[in-house]
Amino acid sequence: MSERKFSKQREMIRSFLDNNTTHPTADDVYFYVRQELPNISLGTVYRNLNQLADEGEVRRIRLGSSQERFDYNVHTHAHYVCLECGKIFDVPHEKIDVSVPGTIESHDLTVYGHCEECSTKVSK
Amino acid sequence: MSERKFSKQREMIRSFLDNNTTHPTADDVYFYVRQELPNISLGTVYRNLNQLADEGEVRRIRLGSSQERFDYNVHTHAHYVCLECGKIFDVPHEKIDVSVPGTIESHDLTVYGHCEECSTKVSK
DNA sequence: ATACATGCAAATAGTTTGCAAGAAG
DNA sequence: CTTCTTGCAAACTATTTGCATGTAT
Repeated sequence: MSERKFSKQREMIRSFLDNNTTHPTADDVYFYVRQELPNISLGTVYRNLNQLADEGEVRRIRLGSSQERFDYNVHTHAHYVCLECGKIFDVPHEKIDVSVPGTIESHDLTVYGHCEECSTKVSK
Repeated sequence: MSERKFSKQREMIRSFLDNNTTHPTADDVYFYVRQELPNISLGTVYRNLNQLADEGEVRRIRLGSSQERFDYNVHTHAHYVCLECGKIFDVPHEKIDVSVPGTIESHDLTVYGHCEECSTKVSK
């Protein structure tokens, strides 16, 4: 059961995520898609984002804040968050080397620091 | 300004966290402390946890769910979360090796999988 | 026709905050 | 006394859900 049907709402959401590397929040998606589909509701955005995440088409990430963000890049990668400007960068990383009491299915790595732009700008 | 004053509420919270490796949520703390101080309010628990976290005495962690958890172990370590039983393990790990576009202040690493107990239990 | 998807509004979960009263220094 | 802390309740933020209607197949 649960055959997927086409909807222009979902298409717009997907295409926004696809052309976007900013790790948007549900609200970001909502405000963008509203430009094209002014009647879309936040509930619909959430429903679709959750659906896409459950199917593995987008990755749900949480970078310390209380809001979730969505990332169309599902390849293994870490996130680098600038503590000053809040910008989020995708960074590749080597294989993680931890010994855990069980199997490893996935992992999340977030690194915090001051990005180059902010460091040079602020250097007193 | 902002001289800290003693309060039994804060002491109880601190001692619960100190004797505990379960990475409790604010609610966990609340229910525990209520056994001793039945009139404590959730707001007080949150205020104290945030205070302790801001001072670096506890570490605020977010393990995929929407709830924050608090960890009295502020040494560098990763978390291993069992996808079946939800148990959380502290795991030590080697130096993280990522190249990021800026300085590194801290990082969070969470690994997901099936813990030994669950893997053996479920092996059909 | 049938089932999935939508918009809207109300509901829920987690956390924060204003305020008057209480305790610490 | 003065300042910090508390309990309580209301407020707020992010997300989910029920329901009647709309749309894809």
